[in-house]
Amino acid sequence: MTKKTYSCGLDASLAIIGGKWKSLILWNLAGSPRRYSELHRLVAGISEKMLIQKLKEMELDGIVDRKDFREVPPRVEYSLTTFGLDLAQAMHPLCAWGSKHMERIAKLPTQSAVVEAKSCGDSKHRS
Amino acid sequence: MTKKTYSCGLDASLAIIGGKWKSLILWNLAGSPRRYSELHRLVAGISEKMLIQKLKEMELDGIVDRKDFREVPPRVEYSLTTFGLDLAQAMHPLCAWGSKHMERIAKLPTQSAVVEAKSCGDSKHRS
DNA sequence: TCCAGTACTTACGTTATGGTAAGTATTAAC
DNA sequence: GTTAATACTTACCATAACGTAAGTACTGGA
Repeated sequence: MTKKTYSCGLDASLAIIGGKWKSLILWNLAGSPRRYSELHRLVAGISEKMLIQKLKEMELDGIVDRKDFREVPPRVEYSLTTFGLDLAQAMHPLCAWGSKHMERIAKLPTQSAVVEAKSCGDSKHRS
Repeated sequence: MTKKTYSCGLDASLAIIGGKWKSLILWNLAGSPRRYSELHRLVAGISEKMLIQKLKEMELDGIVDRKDFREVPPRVEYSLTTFGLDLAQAMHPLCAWGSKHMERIAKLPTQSAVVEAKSCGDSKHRS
């Protein structure tokens, strides 16, 4: 067992939802359960490999639940656990902040991005 | 100019404070301005290179302010801008969530960590 | 027999991020 | 003239994270 140390709660949180994809997956699961292919469409730009990899990690971490309907063609549904839902709620203000300042953020030197908002921060999710 | 797209506010926020160090730096600046060497002590484990690199990026992004007192030996103070403070506040719930579940998080398979909390989530910072 | 649809899996390569260790500049104090 | 203190800077290396492209398994329907 490697030893890791969190110097604060932020550190611990980001250890779980850090990286390029997890927060987006979390967000797209916050509204309702989703199938794998559905998530693949919703999370723009993610590869199948990344999607399944992150979903597995999140399942291991107890923030998403995987339900296999054992049908053919396969049908699998992913949803948030209560732990995951709790996390999603904790992220809400950060999401709102990001939405509020998206234009500004996009123009930042470390970003040089083009804005195209959708799905988050537009009150689709309950607080 | 490269083109980047944020699919939600979370995406945008994490583009700014993602990575291993920025959130910790942000947090240590939230209470009061800090000198470089002070931050180096406060942010456990960070190298000088990383510290200065992240501080520069954060300065460019307008979330920290750098004040050089032009003394010898050098004296430089870093503090949060209002933008940075705003961000810190938006991160508060996430920080609290992390603190609350730190034990559990530390035991997660993707982490295998040893807990050693301090400084964040223990009400040193105003909400 | 071949294709479609779904949920993966695998192999391989690239890029981003972080780490180590040493060096620079300035001036005062010893 | 050497050391100490502070705030960096530089070169180089290691690893983790991410990306691409192709393949697998299963069965129903054309």
